[in-house]
Amino acid sequence: MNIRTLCLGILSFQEASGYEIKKEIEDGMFSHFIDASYGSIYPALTMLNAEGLVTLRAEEQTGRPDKKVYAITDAGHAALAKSLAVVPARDKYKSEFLFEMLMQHYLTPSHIIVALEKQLADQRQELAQMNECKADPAEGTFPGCEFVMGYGEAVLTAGVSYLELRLAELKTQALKAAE
Amino acid sequence: MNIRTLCLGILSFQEASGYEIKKEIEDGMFSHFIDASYGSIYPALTMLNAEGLVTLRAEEQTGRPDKKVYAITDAGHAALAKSLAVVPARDKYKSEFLFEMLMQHYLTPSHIIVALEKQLADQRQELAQMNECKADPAEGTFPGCEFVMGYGEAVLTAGVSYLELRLAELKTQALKAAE
DNA sequence: TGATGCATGTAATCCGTTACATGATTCA
DNA sequence: TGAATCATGTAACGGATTACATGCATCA
Repeated sequence: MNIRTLCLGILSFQEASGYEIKKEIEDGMFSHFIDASYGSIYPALTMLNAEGLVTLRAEEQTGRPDKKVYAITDAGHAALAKSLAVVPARDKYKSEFLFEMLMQHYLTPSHIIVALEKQLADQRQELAQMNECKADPAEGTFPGCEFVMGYGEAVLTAGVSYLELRLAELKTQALKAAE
Repeated sequence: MNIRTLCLGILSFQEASGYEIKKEIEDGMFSHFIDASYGSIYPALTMLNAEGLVTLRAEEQTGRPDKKVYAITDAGHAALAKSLAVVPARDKYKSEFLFEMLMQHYLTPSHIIVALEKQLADQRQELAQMNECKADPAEGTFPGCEFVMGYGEAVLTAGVSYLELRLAELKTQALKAAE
């Protein structure tokens, strides 16, 4: 799935500018399983408009460039539905953290503890962000949101528990070794 | 983290050919959090050799190209340790499945059920593969392996449970709707 | 006999990120 | 006054994938 489809998907919820789409990808529902930068969003939107899959309305603003608000068209809905019809690619997960953990034979115990703590903090932050989304009434209205948040919560919570357990073990060992 | 570092990491466990490295990335421990194709592995190995971070020994074979077995050097160990010293990037997770689930307003209930079943099958397969790794005595000797497998097991199991629950709900609803 | 595994490599291409370019507003 | 937010866009670059190229061995 490419950025064009992603933009179309976001616009299927609500019309938005490129800037707002980026925010949704960074802080909203989509942030948990997708990435995209301005460098890919703006060109995608331009393309989508040229192909008639979205329309464009310029909102005048003082002291800022016009806000270009995009909205999905019927052709856009059809294109999105078509993209959704193909069998989705498998999930892709990349983790430098796990790579580092596999390479324990290169690391000191204290380095490992720091890495674990960082990972734990990251996961907790992601969980917190997910709960923020939950609190946002705009998200709550779509049935897919509830599913995605439930999934994320289940997986992240399990990860956090495991990390906490392992971290506690390591700290105990470190204490014993220091004696 | 790039493919060069990944190759170095794999070679820190055991000498191997490009082909074997690919297999490790596909089926072994690394498969759960990294991807790489021949198109990136072979050039990486050539570079690494040119830089003196690995050595190369050609094993003659009948009916096949020579097997080029790479082994990490002292300089390679040092380079790897250096790569490991920098703070690792955050985990990256891309999921077309979750995107599709968010787009439920475009899908029929039966399509959603199929997507869920596919995801469930994928996750179960990954769990099974992890347990295969566990059974492999070669993997068991390194402490990092145990950690990584434990993490994967925890996270995947949580995901599977959630998917099972949601799938059951949907199937019940589908039955009721059919009445 | 046809698929799968073993074995190495290159070139074209894709898709996206990073960095650059610009500039007003608002909040601490 | 300095950082963050709002707002849009382009160009260079990077990093990897896909497809291509080759060919024997083994197993069903």
